[in-house]
Amino acid sequence: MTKALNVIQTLPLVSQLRSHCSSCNLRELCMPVEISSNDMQRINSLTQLKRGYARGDYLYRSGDPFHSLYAIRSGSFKTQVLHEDGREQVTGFQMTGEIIGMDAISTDVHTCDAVAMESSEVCALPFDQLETMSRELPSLQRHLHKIMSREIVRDQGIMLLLGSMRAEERLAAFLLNFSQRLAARGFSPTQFQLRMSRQEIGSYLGLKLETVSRAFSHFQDEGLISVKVRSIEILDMTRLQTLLKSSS
Amino acid sequence: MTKALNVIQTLPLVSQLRSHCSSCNLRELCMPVEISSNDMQRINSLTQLKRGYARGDYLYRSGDPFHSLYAIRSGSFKTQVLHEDGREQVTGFQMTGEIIGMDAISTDVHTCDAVAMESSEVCALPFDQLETMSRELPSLQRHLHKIMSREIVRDQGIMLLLGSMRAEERLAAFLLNFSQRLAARGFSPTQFQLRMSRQEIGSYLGLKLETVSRAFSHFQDEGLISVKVRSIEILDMTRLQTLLKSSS
DNA sequence: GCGGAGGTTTGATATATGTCAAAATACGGG
DNA sequence: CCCGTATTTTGACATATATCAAACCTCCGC
Repeated sequence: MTKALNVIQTLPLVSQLRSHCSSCNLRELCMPVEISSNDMQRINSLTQLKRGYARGDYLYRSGDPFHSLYAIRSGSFKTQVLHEDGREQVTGFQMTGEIIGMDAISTDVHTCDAVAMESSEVCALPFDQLETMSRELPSLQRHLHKIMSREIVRDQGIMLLLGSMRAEERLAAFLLNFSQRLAARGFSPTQFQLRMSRQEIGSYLGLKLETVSRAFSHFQDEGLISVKVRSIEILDMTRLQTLLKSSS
Repeated sequence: MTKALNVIQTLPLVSQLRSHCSSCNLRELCMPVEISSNDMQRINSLTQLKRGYARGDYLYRSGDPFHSLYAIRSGSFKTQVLHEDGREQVTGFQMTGEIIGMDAISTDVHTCDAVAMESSEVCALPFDQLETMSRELPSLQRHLHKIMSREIVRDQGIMLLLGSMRAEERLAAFLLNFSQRLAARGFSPTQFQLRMSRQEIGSYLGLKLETVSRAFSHFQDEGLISVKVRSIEILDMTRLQTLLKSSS
């Protein structure tokens, strides 16, 4: 019983999105603008190149030559940068429906690693084709720009988080961000699975894993969330949000 | 004597770049690609809208509607985001020749403030015109994408800095970054003025001003740099770089 | 040149988070 | 189902940076 439920909760994005967007891999890329079905077809013709990845597989590595952006069709990835001295930092977690790979446009070489956090499928979007096509389809062009800009804004938010928030605020921000992104895709914003380890969360938030764990425990003690290792349930969304807005 | 020297050091960017780029405000935007002088002329026609700003003036504020990117023609700006609770964080320092305003493309509304750190001039680049024109000029399109991507990569570097570096490493990274950007524009990479306060540097680096000050002092004691409040001279570039590469 | 204000440096102390270590729990293969 | 391994939790302690406070510059207007 509980086991079956767990399985359902474990794969929410995968199954639902796969059916919902079967011929529309570019949900993220195309959703917010009006595109004629004719044009849409052209855009979708870009998405021929599908590939599957197992947990731990690299979608690309730092230093790889750039040719495509990737639309995540199912599963999820993390991106990380490696420091010369061996330290590595997670710079983002990408879920189904998001676009990944924009770091490489400026240099034609990827500047970070992208690693699958579970079995995942992506569509490669050859960037020169995207550029060519967006010259003819202003709405695609506009949207491409928006996606890139959104990435910039996202990064700014993380800078704020890393630069001026304390451990528990960071974790609250992290959870709420996850919650929002799930909600935006039609999933439960209060119950979800984390695909990444405490250590990865810590790396992303600029904290050590022990600190992350303690913060989780504390939130649970306070009745804000219920944690069972990687299963999260948000019990008091409002109070979690308050944590962010009031500085102390 | 010393006074005269100071003045010269104080305004290196302003005077030199102004003469060097008098009719080429879009150095940053156009430099790395081959553009015919005919096209170049068209692109420069975009740059009609020049405006001056005094120290402390806002180029734009968070919430302002978006219509233009800005090429900084002279002077320098800082960008900052404001948290609900009043905390604010500097997200970047932009110098002459750089492009600012890309945060707003995704939402059509600016998501941060941009404030002049000295008397500055900018060219407004109406974004819809940039888009239109880049549909016809692939090299401009490509370059626009590169600039946006560079912003993403830059942010990733700061995330690394904020997430996994210690105070002195952060300051070293900051100084070296400045040095590089100056060098890229033909200025002395070892002697320069900082336009921002210790508090602003601290905000950018996720540190308190006292910590920044102490780190400066320590670098000076170690013979790495010579600091005279806002005048910096890098004495031992190599050792400063080493600070970054060896985790300590 | 003087005086005041804002910015900077330096010192003493507090605190959040890191570090090290061990126990508890989850997970995967046989 | 059980065992071995990896992850997570919890605890005790160390430390980098924040905080608070005072003295010191520097710049600017008078």
